[in-house]
Parts: sequence; C-alpha cells; structure tokens
Amino acid sequence: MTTEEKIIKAAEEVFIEHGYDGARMQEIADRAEINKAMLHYYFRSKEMLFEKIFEEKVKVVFPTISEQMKSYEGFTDKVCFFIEQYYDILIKYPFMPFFIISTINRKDDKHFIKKLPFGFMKEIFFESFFSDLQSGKIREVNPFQFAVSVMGMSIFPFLSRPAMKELIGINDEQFQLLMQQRIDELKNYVKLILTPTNHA
Amino acid sequence: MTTEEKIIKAAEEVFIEHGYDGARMQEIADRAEINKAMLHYYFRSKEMLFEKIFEEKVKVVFPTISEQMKSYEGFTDKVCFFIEQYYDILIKYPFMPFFIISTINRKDDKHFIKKLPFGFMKEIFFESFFSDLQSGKIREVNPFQFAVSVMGMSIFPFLSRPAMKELIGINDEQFQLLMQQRIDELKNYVKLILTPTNHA
DNA sequence: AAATGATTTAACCATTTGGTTAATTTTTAA
DNA sequence: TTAAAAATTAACCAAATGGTTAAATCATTT
Repeated sequence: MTTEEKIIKAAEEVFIEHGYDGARMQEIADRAEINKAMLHYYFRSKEMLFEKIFEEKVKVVFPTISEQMKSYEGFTDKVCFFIEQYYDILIKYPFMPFFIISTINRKDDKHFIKKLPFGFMKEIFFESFFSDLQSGKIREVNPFQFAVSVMGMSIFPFLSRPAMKELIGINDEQFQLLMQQRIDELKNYVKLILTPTNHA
Repeated sequence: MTTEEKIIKAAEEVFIEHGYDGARMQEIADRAEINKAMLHYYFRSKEMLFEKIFEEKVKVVFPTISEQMKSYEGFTDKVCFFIEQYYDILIKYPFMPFFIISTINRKDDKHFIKKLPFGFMKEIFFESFFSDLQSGKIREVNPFQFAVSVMGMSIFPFLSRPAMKELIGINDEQFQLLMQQRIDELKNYVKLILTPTNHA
C-alpha cells in the first residue's frame, strides 16, 4: 500500500465520520500512520484532499446502473431494478448518503453540487416514463415528484440511521438486515403507485 | 429584544447554516451585535448554547400534531393529515431537517438522539395501523418500513434542497411552490399504497 | 446619592489547527 | 558508487478559536 493510498483510505474514514469541518488533518495522518506533512506533500491542502475524496465517493454512489437499466423494458421494472442495485451500494456504504448530503448543504460552496452526475436519471428515467405513460402502462403521476420520492424512501433510512439504531435498539448487522428486507417492500410500493387502477 | 433573545436568534441562524463544527462563536456574537463574552455569560459554552438551540428546534420539528391526529378515524387519513401538517412546518423551516440529521449523525455523541420525541408516532400511528389492518381497511404492509418511507418521501427534498435548486434551476420561492404541490402527490401515493386491491 | 448587583466590554490566554520549512533518509539513475 | 531526485520527518509558525478575566457601565434599591 503506497503512502498516497494510505492517506486516501484514512481521509475517507475521517471525512465521512466527521464531515469537512469536523475532520482534522492530524487525525487523518494518525490513521494513515504517516507524518502530517505528507498530507500536504501529496494533496497540498485540506480542501484539495477533500475534493479528491468527494469526487471518488460520488462515483461510487452514483454508479453507472444506467447502462444495465436500459435492458429493462417497462418504467416500473426500471425503477425496481434501480432500487435493487442502489440498495446493494447503500448497504455496502451506509455512511455515504450523509456524506453527500452534508457536503452539498455546506454554506457558500455549491460547487460540489455541480459534480453530481444527475444526467443518467434524466435520460433513461424520464424517457421511459413518458413512453409508458402514453401507452397506459403506468398511472399518471408527477415524474419529478415520483423520482424524488423513490430517492427519499431509499436514502432516508441511511440518513436517520443513528436515530433508528438507537430508537429501536439495533446494531449494524440488524440494520443491514432491515435494509435488505426493505428492498422488496419498496419495490412493492413502487408497483402499487404506478400500476393503473382497473376501470373495467 | 433582550440580549439573551438576540443570542438565541443569532445562534439559531449560525448553527443551522454551518452545523456545530462549522459554527463560530464570534459569528454568533457579530450577528447578535454583542460582545463575544456575553455568549459565555449567558450560556457558559458553545456546547451548552448548541444544546439549547437544538432542544428548542426539535420542539418545532416534532410538534404535537399527535393530539389533532386523534380526531381522524382511519389510518390512511391520519397519515395524510400528518403529511399536510408536517409540510406546513417543513415549508416554513426548510433548513430544519438538515440541522436535525446532521446533529444526530455527529460522531461520538448520540445523546442528542435521545432528545427526539418519537413517542407520539408509536402511540397513534401503530395502534391505528393494526386496527385498520384487522378490519381490512388497509393493505398489509410493514408498518415500520411504511413509516420510514413516509418520513423519507416527506423530508428528503428538504435535505437535497441545494442540489434540487441547482439542478433544476429554481429559487427559494419556486422550491416552496414545488413543495406545496408535493403534498397532494404524497397523499396520493399513500392512498395508492394503503388502499387494498379489490378482489371482487 | 451611595451601595449593591447585574450586565457589558476590551484585552488577554491557552490550545488547536492548517500549513510550512529545512534538514534527513530513501530511492533512482548515471 | 555517487549524485540527483523523491519521500519523509521533526520542529516550527501564524492564524483562528473557545474561553477567561478584570475593569467598567448600567440598573436597582435603600
């Protein structure tokens, strides 16, 4: 493991645990077991180190499910597939949502927002939506509000994870299980919302 | 306006904007237009000042909708009413969700979580759920997962607000309008999920 | 008006923090 | 083998930060 890799690994941990303001360069150095000056030698400043981590992590959380989504015909199936794939990632990196959310909420610094690759959604999501809507395969909902809802249902438990764990008294393992079970529940909700009522 | 009130008002702003770690005592003092020493004179420490603000704000975000909810008969109506009332608060205090979420995600300090008054949900929410489930008025969903979903759908747009504003290019006013419209959409989703399929 | 207690201020302090530097060790290349 | 380049370290620095203090001002009571 190179010094640079050790730094990145440690920085990931510390930034994700404490956020930008709460993170300390010394703590990153300690965890990487290197001299603090090395941080600046490799990444110049805290800001630039953070940028590096953020960009890398964004790539993980906004993966290229897009391509695979194309192979699903209907809009409903696409959304269900998205939830499934997305939960694989979320369960593996449960801290990621808070890291992203806390970063984009940083005052006076919306330049991080522009790094979010939201293009993939527009393309496949909306196109497929209007196509299925016209052919009557799905109910007429507001596509934007629906998309935000799916995202919200999916991500929220990971943002409120500390509260959930404390309130219902579960550990990481049990939380993970609960989220695993959640996949089918969410897919069911999506189908119930999107499946048109039978006016026969 | 007393000095104490000026401090609280300023502290609210600064803590909500920057979070605990990002907040500066000097900035709070400046905004309150008082000497920094006054902060400690009235609240001893940053930690205690934050505690005060947090407790006060929690009371706003977790209001006593409970009582009014009792007057609604069915579970579905209760949930819809909850969304309605909750959005009144969220639209008025759009920063609150991030403030709460970022606080409960603070490392090594889960004592804030215990201040969240979640009792109100259990009482009315779950009781009414099982009652309606037995009488076949609602579909059999997982009540816990459903509750988290409703919370998630409701709160998430306020957490991703900066991203939403940037991505679809809207201002505060337009965001507010979008959230106003969202109420009916969410109520609709809830009904679609909960209304049992007709097996006639 | 004088004494008392509460409030406010300016100056100060110790610690922490991100960042730098100059010297040293390790690696690479000639 | 040795000189140059890269990597690493310890010591250091200036600025920022939460917090303190002692003096000053203001309000209240007698």
